[in-house]
Amino acid sequence: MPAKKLAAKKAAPKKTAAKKAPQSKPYEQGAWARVYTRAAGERRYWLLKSEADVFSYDDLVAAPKHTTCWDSVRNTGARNFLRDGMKKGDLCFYYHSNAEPSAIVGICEVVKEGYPDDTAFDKSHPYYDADSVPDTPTWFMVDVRAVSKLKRGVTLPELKARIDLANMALLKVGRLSIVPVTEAEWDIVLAMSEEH
DNA sequence: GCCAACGTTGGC
DNA sequence: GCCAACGTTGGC
Repeated sequence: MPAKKLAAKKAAPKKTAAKKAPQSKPYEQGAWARVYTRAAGERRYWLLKSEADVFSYDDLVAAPKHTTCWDSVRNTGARNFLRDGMKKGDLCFYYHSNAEPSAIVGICEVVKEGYPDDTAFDKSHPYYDADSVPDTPTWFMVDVRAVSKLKRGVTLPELKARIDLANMALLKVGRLSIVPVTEAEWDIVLAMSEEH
């Protein structure tokens, strides 16, 4: 599913009683612990997935100020990255999923850090979530701005063929719509986009 | 269109 | 708290 801007594919999940919004952070001891700590001023890297026919990199470039809110994420792992991991100035690869071929096509920058995703408060929105209320929001988003399009897209098969990218989160955890990227991985992919 | 991976839900 | 059923992502 697109991390974002889903037109109206499915009905909002029906919830009954109001549960407390989960705000615990067990992941800080988990596999992703490293992405939540950083040295002062350190820049971190991420990868955002979007289906090209839902919201492509060109759509981002065409948006006002080349900026959009990355809304509609409804997965707790991705939410944790949005709420607690991503900081202003971090850079993100823009990945077109479900494409032929799927590929990393551009770079964007976090320009606003995690804040409540108000699509979850909107009863008419396909991703409305009754459990998420303004006082204790469950879901978060960031704002990202287009930085540059890669000279050429770097496709999923190319990424998978690289031994030095074998541990890339994109390749190891398929379904997460937002994944961390290490600095080494970032540099490798950028170099690949410069080839040919 | 199929299905692997995996998160969420709900019965017990 | 276990776990089966179900839903979603996204590659193939």
